[in-house]
Amino acid sequence: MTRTSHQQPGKRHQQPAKRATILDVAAAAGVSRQTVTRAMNNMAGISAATRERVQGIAAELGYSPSRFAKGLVQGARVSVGLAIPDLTNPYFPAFASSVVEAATQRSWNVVVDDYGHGTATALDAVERLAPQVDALIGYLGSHAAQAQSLMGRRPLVSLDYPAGQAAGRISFDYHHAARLALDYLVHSGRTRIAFLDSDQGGPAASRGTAVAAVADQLGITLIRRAAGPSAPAARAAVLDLVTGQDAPDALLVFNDLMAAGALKALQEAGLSVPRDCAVIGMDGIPLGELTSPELTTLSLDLRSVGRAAVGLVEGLLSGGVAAGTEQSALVLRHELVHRESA
Amino acid sequence: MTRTSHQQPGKRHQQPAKRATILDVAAAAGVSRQTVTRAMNNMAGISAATRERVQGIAAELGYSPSRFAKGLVQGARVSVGLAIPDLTNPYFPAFASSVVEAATQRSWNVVVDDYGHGTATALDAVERLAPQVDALIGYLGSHAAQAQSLMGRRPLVSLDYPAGQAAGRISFDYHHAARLALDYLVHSGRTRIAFLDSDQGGPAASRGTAVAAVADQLGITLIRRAAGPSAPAARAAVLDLVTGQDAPDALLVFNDLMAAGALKALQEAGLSVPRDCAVIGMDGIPLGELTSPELTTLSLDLRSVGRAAVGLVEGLLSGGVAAGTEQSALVLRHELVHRESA
DNA sequence: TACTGCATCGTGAACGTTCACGGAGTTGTT
DNA sequence: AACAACTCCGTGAACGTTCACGATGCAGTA
Repeated sequence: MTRTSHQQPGKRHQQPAKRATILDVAAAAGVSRQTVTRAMNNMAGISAATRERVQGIAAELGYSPSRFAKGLVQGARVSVGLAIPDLTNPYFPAFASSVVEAATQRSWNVVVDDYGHGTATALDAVERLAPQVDALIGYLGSHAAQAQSLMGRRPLVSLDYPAGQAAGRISFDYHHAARLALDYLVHSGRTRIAFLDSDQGGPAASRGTAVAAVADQLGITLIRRAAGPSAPAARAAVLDLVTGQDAPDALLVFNDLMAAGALKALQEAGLSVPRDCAVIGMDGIPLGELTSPELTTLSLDLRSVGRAAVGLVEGLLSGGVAAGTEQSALVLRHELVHRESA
Repeated sequence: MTRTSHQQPGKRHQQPAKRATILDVAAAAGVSRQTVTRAMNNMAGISAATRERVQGIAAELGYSPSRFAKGLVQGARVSVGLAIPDLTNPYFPAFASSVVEAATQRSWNVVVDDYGHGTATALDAVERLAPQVDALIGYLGSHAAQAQSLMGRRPLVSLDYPAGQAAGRISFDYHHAARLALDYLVHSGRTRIAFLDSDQGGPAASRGTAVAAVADQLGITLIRRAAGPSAPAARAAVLDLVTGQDAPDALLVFNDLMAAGALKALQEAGLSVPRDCAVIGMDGIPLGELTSPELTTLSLDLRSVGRAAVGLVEGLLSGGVAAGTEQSALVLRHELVHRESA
């Protein structure tokens, strides 16, 4: 009358089928735990005959070892959380892809949480992720500090938000990016330059302020406009902007997705790009090569961003780089990729 | 002289900092394990004073509970693996997003593996994922059977590959899709219809054979062509196709990403879409609204695909639906979304 | 025979947490 | 004074696996 061998009768429809344990396999095979372990993990010290027999019985019982028990005794394999706002914005999968690649190389796991659905915030994602992972990478904006406290001493790499006491930080030199774009536009003879910002405040705001500051330095009176960070929202905003009086002859846009929407709007308004209005996007996602005209953009090497983030986590995890120091705060730069739209 | 309270001196640079355990916190606070548990999990039966004191000490020691020990005793929270070929193809993040959303609603975790890098195959991803998850969802193609054996009795939902003995299967009615597209093209007066296939064989081949079969039924002589499943590859192939003699006046394309490449090629060749050549894509990703002309496509409700996959996993996990039965094999249908390109 | 070596297998302990229970102290009621 | 009820806290046991070590049997060797 063993504990596992029968169900209480007449309970639910069909129980989640209490998983077979190593002891069940051992009993069924008439051997000990350790022998089952040896068989399952292809260890030495077991005859080929019993190995196959045990493996057969294990398969028959549908046994698969508990990752918890295994992790508990062996010391975990690293698993890193990835918190991103919106998988449907092509920027984030492009970034996620590079994180997954870098993580896979180290045989780490990546647990993804997308907090874009409903009214969820970055903090919700971190709360879900924190108990499950050894480290966290994410676009957390102003929640970075609270996120770090949820993670305790475990590494947290916060992107695009230079403030906050995250252990690791990766941010972007928006002054540099803005200078590249505005310099180019001015030298192309553009005089009425507009910046289409995202209306999500927080970390994003740094793009707007950087562009404004550089414009100031260059003596440009910048036309500013904001919209939701999606293509349709950008489309509507730009349509409104260019059909008004004093329409811009150049458009610098918060990100490539919105820039694609802007292209649509300009086309809809009967304007020719880049003749009537130049457009420069930001971030350099592959989408930019598929629009027409193809998108000139401030490009980021996204694969290097993912690599950097994972590398930072590795450094923090091993103690090689200390949290909150200069070593743990990376600043990456955009470069201007010339295509057709400017 | 407790075991955890000091490091062996003069070892590595700075050890991975043997994580503090609940006993360390208990000792430091002068209380028992259970009291620490009560403090950390905000349980009843503890005074506010000690709770805060213990929490403070825990934070100070950088203590965070082991997810393994917790999972072992509490019975795991479900975590499901997601194996996809390529996060940089916009189809997959769109799908992944819906899986993550459906999983989050059930407070499940999603562990993502992208096997597109290097020469990895779906099986590599499954091997990495299998020991870490309770269920698996993925585009596995012909590896579905081996994947199921790696997963043992745990639920496996295989997409877009109707054969194979995966516990759950979601496939698409490509005959229906092909009929929708070809019917429409024929009724629009198109006479030289081409199908641009992916050159990755396997499961994908079913699209090609379905289109060919329906074309046969309709008495159409189909022009067939294949290219790598990326925009640039499609672009090159289409450029070659339309500049040859007997150029098609309609193009049905394996997926939307390739269709976007096809649009580029047609534009490059000086052809007007849809006047000179109609283009119909497949899968209905958001990208289709950003090309110009906007892409007419055989659209799939991607959110419902993710929901279906997660729902299937839930059914299999609870025993509500039996593996390998009709109940566990879903077939979804595309619908034709008319935009500008056809 | 006795001992050594090897191949095969089994047994206690440990990993870090929660659960179920039990004990001590305080307050209130009769 | 006695008992109950409640608050707060601690102790064994259990979760499922691997690790370190010991036990057994058999072949070969002195």
